[in-house]
Amino acid sequence: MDSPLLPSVRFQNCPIRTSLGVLGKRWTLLVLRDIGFLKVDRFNQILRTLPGLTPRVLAMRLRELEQEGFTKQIEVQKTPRIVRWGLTAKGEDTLPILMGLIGFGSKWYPEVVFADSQPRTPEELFPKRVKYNPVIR
Amino acid sequence: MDSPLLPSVRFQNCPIRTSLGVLGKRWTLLVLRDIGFLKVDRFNQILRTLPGLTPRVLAMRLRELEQEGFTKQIEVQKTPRIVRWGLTAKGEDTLPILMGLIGFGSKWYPEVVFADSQPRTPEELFPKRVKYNPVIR
DNA sequence: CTGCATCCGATCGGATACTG
DNA sequence: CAGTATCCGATCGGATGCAG
Repeated sequence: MDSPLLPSVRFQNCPIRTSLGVLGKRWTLLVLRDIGFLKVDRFNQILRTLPGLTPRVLAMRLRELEQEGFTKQIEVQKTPRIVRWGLTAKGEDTLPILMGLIGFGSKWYPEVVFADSQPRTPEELFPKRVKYNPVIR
Repeated sequence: MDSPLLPSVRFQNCPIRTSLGVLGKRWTLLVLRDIGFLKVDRFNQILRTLPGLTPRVLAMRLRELEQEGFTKQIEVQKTPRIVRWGLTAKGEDTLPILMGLIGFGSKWYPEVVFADSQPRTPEELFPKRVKYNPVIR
């Protein structure tokens, strides 16, 4: 018989459900991917990297993410108007979750993700540079 | 200037987007939580742990999860009919992602998640038992 | 009882056009 | 370039029904 995996402290509300209240909406994690990983940080750039996403929904998601403290405007300019988006500390903390999704997709959907259809581990995809200089970004 | 974090092998399609095609639907990750962590593995039990989820949507999600190879029926009985659900290896591989969400919620929504409103780390929540017997489940 | 199916109103997301 | 406005279809949530 399997038994539930219980935390040392009781949850008053489920942290998964709580997190998904914000992160669980359609496009939200992909917008964070753009800003956090790809450094695609402007409105129309994000639209271009996410075919199917429309301006209305992107504006909604960016507003929610900013209100919830995941993102912030890091540069604003007018004529021409330019807004760039960046992650807050809270937003950065979603990147391990995104990494989990990268690992999962690379293992279980290799024929979709890779041209050679070979599954790969996170370590293969993002090798640690331990010699001379460990700086990655 | 930040530069994008690139994998050692080019992605033909984004593994995050690919993974979310299945995992990104409403309720899906919470159903996996029930089966994988809580061992709540029967239809009406799952319904009870997830207020707001209706039989119609749960049936849809269970069908999708089974078709996509995340879950399987591990026990079937008739009169009374009983179906129990379990995770496949692929389903088990989503648990680290759920753990990421647990860690995120426990850090950033402590007043929702914990009665004492104190944020906690994954290590505090699931301390490693290193003495005598490291078996957790 | 349990595991669904059906119907329906509400909400959300998508397409397109438009504005500062 | 960064968003809004409007319209419409898809999906969701809620109630109810039903067979095994």
